[in-house]
This record gives sequence, C-alpha cells and structure tokens, in this order.
Amino acid sequence: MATDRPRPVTLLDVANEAGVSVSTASRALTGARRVRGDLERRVQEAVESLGYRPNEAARGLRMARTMTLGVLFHRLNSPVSLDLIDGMGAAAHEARYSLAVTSARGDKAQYTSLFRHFYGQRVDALVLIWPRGDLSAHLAPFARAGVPAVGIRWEPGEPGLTVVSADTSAGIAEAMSALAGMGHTQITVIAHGVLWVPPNLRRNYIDQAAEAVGMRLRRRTSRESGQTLREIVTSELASEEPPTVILAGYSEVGEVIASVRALGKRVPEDVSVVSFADSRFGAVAQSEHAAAIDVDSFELGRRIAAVTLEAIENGPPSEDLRIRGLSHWSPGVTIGPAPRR
Amino acid sequence: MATDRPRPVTLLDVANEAGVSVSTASRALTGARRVRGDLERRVQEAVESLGYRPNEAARGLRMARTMTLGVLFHRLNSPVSLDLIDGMGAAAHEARYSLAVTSARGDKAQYTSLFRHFYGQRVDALVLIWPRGDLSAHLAPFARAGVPAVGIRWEPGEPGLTVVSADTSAGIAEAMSALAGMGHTQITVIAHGVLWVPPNLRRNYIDQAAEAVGMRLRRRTSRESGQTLREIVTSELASEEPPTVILAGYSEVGEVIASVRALGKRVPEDVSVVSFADSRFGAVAQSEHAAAIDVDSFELGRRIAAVTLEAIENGPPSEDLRIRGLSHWSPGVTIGPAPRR
DNA sequence: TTGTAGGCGTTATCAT
DNA sequence: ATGATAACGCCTACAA
Repeated sequence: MATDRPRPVTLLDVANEAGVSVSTASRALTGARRVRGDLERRVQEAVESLGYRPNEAARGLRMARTMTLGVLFHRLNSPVSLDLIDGMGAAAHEARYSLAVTSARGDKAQYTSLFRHFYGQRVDALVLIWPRGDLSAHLAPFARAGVPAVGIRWEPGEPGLTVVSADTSAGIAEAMSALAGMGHTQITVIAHGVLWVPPNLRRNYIDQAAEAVGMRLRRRTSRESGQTLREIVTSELASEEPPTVILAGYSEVGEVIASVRALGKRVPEDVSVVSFADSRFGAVAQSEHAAAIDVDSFELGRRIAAVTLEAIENGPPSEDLRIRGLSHWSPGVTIGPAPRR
Repeated sequence: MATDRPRPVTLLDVANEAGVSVSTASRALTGARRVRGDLERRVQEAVESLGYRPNEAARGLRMARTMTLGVLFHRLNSPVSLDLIDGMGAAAHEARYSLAVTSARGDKAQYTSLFRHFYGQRVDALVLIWPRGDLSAHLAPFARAGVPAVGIRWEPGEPGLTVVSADTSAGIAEAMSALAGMGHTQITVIAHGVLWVPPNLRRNYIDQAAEAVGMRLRRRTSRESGQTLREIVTSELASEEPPTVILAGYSEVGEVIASVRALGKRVPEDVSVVSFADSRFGAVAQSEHAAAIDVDSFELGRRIAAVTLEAIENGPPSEDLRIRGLSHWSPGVTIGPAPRR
C-alpha cells in the first residue's frame, strides 16, 4: 500500500482550517512565541478536528534532531536487558524520545554494521550496553558529529564514551552484615547462572563485603568444575567447613533449596539460602519469599537514559558515573540464625 | 552540545568532492538509473573519504517512509519478549529498517500515548505484542493513513489488525507421542510460571496432544491451590494415580527434579520430567540436558517482522497467520521408560 | 547520461 | 503579533 496511501494531515492543513498562516500555526503549537489567544484556540481546535500530529522526520530534518536514542546491545540474552529497555524507554518517552533498539547477537560484523546504521539514522545519542571489543573506530564518527555516547559496563575510562556502572555494593554489604549478625561465618557463592560474571567489580563487591564482616567465602562454579548444581551443593555441605549460608542466582535458588532438603537438611534451620535477583523477572521467577539481594535494573535503565538525555542537552559529563542505591537486601523465609556446631 | 555540532557531510559535499551534481551522486548511490562507470567510482570514493551516510530523516521526508517499525509491548516482562525483539531486529535490520521499541508497562494511558507517539513518528508499520483492551480507536488513524498493523496474540479476527499466532502444537504432540511410546500414561502439567497461560490455544494444544495418544492429564497450578512447587510435587506423587511424567516450565524443572529426589524417587527411573522452554534464556536457564519442548521465539520474531515488512510493501495479507514449525521436542536425560506398577 | 529545479513538512529569520 | 520565505537533505520529474 506504500504507493497510494492518503497524505497525512500537515501543518498547512491545520493552518488553512484555522484560517492562519503556517508560521502562526507552528508558533501556536511549539509555544516559541506568544500568539493571540483566540488564534491559538482556533489552531488547537483544528489540530483536534483534523487529528494532526507533527511529522517527526520533517521536524528532525529542520532541527537537526531525530529525538531518537540508538541503543546497541552486544547481545540480548538476559532478563536484565528487558529491564534496561523498559527503564530506558520510560525515561526516553517522558522526554518525547524514541528508543531504536538493536542487538549485534554477538557478531562482530553486525556490531559494526549497527554503528553505521545508527549514524545514517542520525540518532541523537548512542547507548551501548555491555559493549565488547575496540570501540574507538566505531565511536569516532559520532564524536566528530558531537553525538554523545553512553555505555554501561564495568570498566570505566574509554575515551569518547561516558561509562555508567551499577554499584551494587550496598545491597550486598547489607546482606552480609545481616547474615553475620545472625551468626553466620561461612558462605558459599554458587556462581552458576546470573551470578557468574567475569572477574569484575561485582565479584569484588561480594568478596569485600564478606571480608568486611569477617565472613569466610568460598566460590563454586559449574563452569570450572563441570559439576551439576546438586553435586556442588552436596559436596559443599559434606565439606570440612560446610557453609551456613549459600548465595545463588535467582534461577538456581529453587534447585539449591530442594537439593539441600534432599540431603535431609532443613532451610533455614540447617542452611540459609540467599538469592541474587538482578531483574524483575528474576524477582518473580525465584522461589517466593526467598531472602534476596535485589538489583533494580529497571531503575538503572532509567538512569542511563537520563544521563544520555542530559548529555544531548549539555554535552557529556566530565567523568564516568557509578550509580548507587540500585541494590537492596530483602530478608525472607529462607534465612535464619546460623546453626550451632 | 546540541548547539554547535559540526554539520555532518551531505550528498552535496559528496557531489562537490566527486565533481558531479547532486542528482548524479544520488543516482550513483541509489542505483535508480545507470551512471557512467568512472563517475560512479568517483562518487563512491568521495563517499568513502568523507564518510558520508545518507540522512534517513531527509530521505524519509522525501520518500514518505521512515524505515521504522513501531513495536508496542503491553508489558515487557518475559524473556520471550527478548527473543521477539532480537528476532524482529534481525529481520528488520536486514531490510534496513529500525525497530522503535516501547512498553506501556501495563498502563492503559501509556498505551494510548504510545500509539500517538508512533503516529507522530510516522512509523511505516505497527507491531503489537500481546495487545490488550479495545484497539479499534487506536488503530483507526493508522488504518486511515494506510499503515499496516500486525499483532501477536492468541485470538485472531481483529479488524484492521493482522494477527499472528504461534502454533506450538507440533512440538507438544511430538513430546506426547514420544512419552506414550515409552509407556507413559499419566502426566501432570504444573502450570506455574511460563506454563501458566489463560485458557487459550496453547492450553488446548497440550490437552489435545495428550488425548490423541491416550495420556491422562492432570493440571496443577499454585495460582489456584496456593501450594508451593514442592507441595504440588509431593501431593502428586502421593496421589492414587501418580504421574509417570511431569511437565513444568523451564524455571521450575530444577526444583521439580530436586523435589522428586527429596521424596526418595529417582529421575528418570521413577518419574520422568519434561521442561517447557519458550525462550533462549529458558533453554539455558533450565537444568542442562533436561528433556524439553522448545519454542523458538526468536524465529517467531523474525517471522512477525517479515510479515510486517511484506505488509508495508504489498498491503496486509488477506487473513491472519498461524505460524508452525517453531516448536520441537528435544529428548534428554530426564526422561526414561515408564516404571512398571 | 547529466544537470536544474521543485518539493516533502517543519521551524526560524525576516519584514511588515 | 503575524505572514511570507528560506532553509534542512534528499529524490525525481523534467529539461538539456
């Protein structure tokens, strides 16, 4: 139907209907300058009756602004991405911006192609979610055009990129101190699903929080050992210094709890279990009422978009951002006082 | 920096650099008409050296096409959405289209607002993911402008909307017949997480597939009973006619298996367990090597985008679409022959 | 085959 | 305060 679609109503139509010139109509709508009250009213009426909506492409051409944020995922594989999209969308839409979402699906050539695509689209800003590889060549054209780029990742300090990272230490520290306060001294972190991350800030957060409260920590992962979740739990509880708490990702807590029970132990009387939920999906998917360290990725998305919009308006901030207050400790029925030995 | 950003290179710049007129440059790039070989080469060189990329806003204004698909989620809460976005993005990007992704976050007013937003953006088509409520008022302006709308949902037959739905019966039927072939006669479907759906096509698929192979089926859900997963499994296995197979969503299989074992029964010798994985995340998150009914939501996304792009080109199809071949049965270590009674 | 010119819908500059 | 007019960057009749 692309051939014969009826021409949508334009500003000229509105102006004619209202009996004014296009410039007056435009002014009445943008509010740049004052127009006479009755004329403004007539324009508004014409807009209503004709169902006029300004053509963003034309506006973009004229204003050299597309009101579009180009969001580039290296890969779209985690529910966290959903929250980020949702959060960014919420903030962007409030500011009348659109979100052009893309994923390279882990492919390097795609990644390059998407940068070019966004350049052609003249996005007002670039948002890179967990980017990989060398970005400098990709970012250069945007930098030249004054298009800000904001990225979420752990390592700051990329030239031409404002790096935003989530500081989840608060919730982790809260959890550790709550557990320590209940007498726990030995924790096992099962870095299996969402809790598996490359050696980075979040891993540090956990280590440091444990150390700060004198909690001995063991980290187990099926990636290295090739063991199943159940085998890991079994060997841990049979070890010389068995943990009194187990921390696992939200997609594993159910199985962890069931595995503990399969060994004839009770949760939380014999072993406490804590979930790590970094997405709203995770918070729902984990066993209900499990104690959890929650991370608000939706809010993280909002904040990233806010930073980006701000950068469009006033230029990039002078330094990278570490966003706090996104994580919190949420007690639940799966934790209790440490058992006596 | 919005104020003083350097003007990006335009087609005129390219034409000057190549020593030709804009129209020649344009033709050399769009390939609409033939241009002399050497001129075409010079234009290409100019494009390279200047780093020219056509301004899509200008092109969109001229062509009355924005090369943008407006994707509207009623809510962004399931990993399936991720696959859909990724799949739609893959197909759209191949066709040089962008994906403007939005979510109403379950809010009715937002929903309305987003339709208006997309209308202003002059998206070339609308894609509605599991839309709710009365659409006719929202769709009318788009219909008037000849903008096709494609939606994914279970119930077809919305005027002005091409409804696409996933027919997952094949994979389910395969699974049932494989299980029946192993001697299973009693299955319990735990409709807890992803497997909980309102009474609809998919529920029918499961019922019909079970009936077709003479499998007795019981459906249990925590939503109605208020029981935990573990309690459901326990009561099921203690019932008069205990199931020899349990079907559960991917986020529950781990816990189901562990719960079965906690009762002193073995998987799969005493009870077989099958997972339902409707997303790539689910396929990864479920216990490894579990037998599963997989649904390829990524491909579903691709297909939806393909239908949409086709509708832009040639108008909406004459009838709604039921897409097959997206589900398949994937055996695994969690199933075995039915135990003798 | 190439160049000139007009227009897509909007905002901004300039007169009035 | 309002209206005519000139861009924004691109494509495409039309004329050469």
